[in-house]
Amino acid sequence: MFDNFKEYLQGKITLSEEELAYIEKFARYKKLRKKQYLLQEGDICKQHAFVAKGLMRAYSVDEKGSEHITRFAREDWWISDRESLLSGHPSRFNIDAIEASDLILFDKDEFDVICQKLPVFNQLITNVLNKSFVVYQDRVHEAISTTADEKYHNFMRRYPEYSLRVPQAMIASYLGMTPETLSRLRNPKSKK
Amino acid sequence: MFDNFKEYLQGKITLSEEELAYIEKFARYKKLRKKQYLLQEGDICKQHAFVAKGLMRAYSVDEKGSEHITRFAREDWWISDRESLLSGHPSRFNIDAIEASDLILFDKDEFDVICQKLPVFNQLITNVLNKSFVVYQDRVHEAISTTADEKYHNFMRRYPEYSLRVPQAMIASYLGMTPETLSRLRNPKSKK
DNA sequence: CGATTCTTTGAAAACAGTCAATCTGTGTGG
DNA sequence: CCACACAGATTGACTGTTTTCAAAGAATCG
Repeated sequence: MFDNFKEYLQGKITLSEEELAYIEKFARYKKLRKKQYLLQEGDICKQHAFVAKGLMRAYSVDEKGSEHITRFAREDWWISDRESLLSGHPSRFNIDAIEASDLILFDKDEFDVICQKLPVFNQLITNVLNKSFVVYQDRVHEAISTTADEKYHNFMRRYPEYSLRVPQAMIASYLGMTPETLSRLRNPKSKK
Repeated sequence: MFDNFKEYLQGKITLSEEELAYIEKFARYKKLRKKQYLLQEGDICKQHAFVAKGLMRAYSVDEKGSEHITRFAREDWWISDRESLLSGHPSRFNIDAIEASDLILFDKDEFDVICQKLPVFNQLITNVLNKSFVVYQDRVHEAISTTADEKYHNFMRRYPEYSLRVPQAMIASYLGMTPETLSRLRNPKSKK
C-alpha cells in the first residue's frame, strides 16, 4: 500500500531510498469499507490521512439531519480536519468513505518530525496546503457569485472524475443545493 | 510604520534585534488613500502585504459589473492574491482600500528568503496560512449550509469590528446577497 | 426477485433578486 | 451657514429561483 504513496512522493519531490524508508517507518495503514468512518463528529483529529485508493468525503450534519459536504478526496489527496488537528478541539465534521478505500495515516506529532527532518517533504506539504487554500478560495468566490446552474456546470467541467464516482445527491450537497434542484438542472425538460 | 509590524511580530514570535533589523531591510512601505488599488484585475501579484493600519478588501467584478468580496483585511492581517502570487498568473481579483491604509510590502522572492533564513518567521507565516485555510473552510461550510439570515447574524457575531467599519452593501457582497436583502434582514418590520 | 437506495417529477410555498423610488446622512462649495 | 449633490440605506411591488413535501420511477445489490 505504501507503493502508491511512494509513487506520489517521487512524482513531486526527490528522495533517497533511505529517506523513503524513514518515512515508511511512520506510516500506518487503514482499509475502510464503503460508508465506514475515518473521523466522527466530536472526535479529535490526530492524524493526517493520505488516500492511496478510493474516495472519501468530509461533511457536517445539521440539526435537521441534513449533510453538508465540504470536500471530496480521491487517490493522491490528503484528508483530515485541519481545524481539529491544529487546535486539538473536537471536530465538527465527519469523514467517511464513499468507496472502499485504502489510507495511509501519519500521527500528527510524527508527521511534524518528518517535516522537520526532511525539508523537501515539508515543502511538498506546504504546497498541498497552498493548493487547498486556493481551492477553497475559489469555492467561496463561486458560492457568493454564481447561480445554482453555473455552480453545477462549473463542477462538471472542473471535476469530471467526481461526477462519475459520486452520487448526485452528494454533489448537490457539496454545491449547497437540494438533490431535487440538481436533478432539475440536469434535465431542463420542463424548462420553458 | 515598521513599528506596528514589529509589535505584531513580537506578539507572535521571539526575534532578536538583529533579526528584526534584517527583516526591516526588505520592507517597503505604501500608503493608500480610500478606494486606491493595491492590485487590479489582470495584474500579477508579486508582493505579500501586511496591513499596518486601515482596512482593505479583495473582490472580483463579474460581467454585469457586480462586485463580489472574497475577503476583508484589517490591521495585523495579511492580504495578497495567493493564487497569482504562487502561480505567476494574472489575478482575477482587485484589492483596494476601504479606509486610508498603511501597508508594508515584501517582494515574493525576498519574502521567501526571509522565511528560509528565519525558521520562526516561516513558522509564523505557515500559521497564518493555516488559519486562513480554516477561515475559508468555515466560510464554504457556511455558504452551503445556512440561510441568508443566519449568514448575516453569524457575521455580526463573528466580526463585530467589521460591521462598524464596512458599508452594509459590502457586507452583503461578502455574504453573497444583495444590499436590499441584507437591509430587509436588519429591519424585519414587514415580517409577519 | 425483493429491498434498499438514488433520482426524477409535480405543485405549492418560501425565499432572494430586480428595478425603481424614496429617505437619510455627510460633506462641499458658494 | 445653507443648499445641494452624493453615497448609502430603506421600502415596495413584482419576478424568478430554489426549497419543500410527497409520490412515483430507475437502478443497484444482495
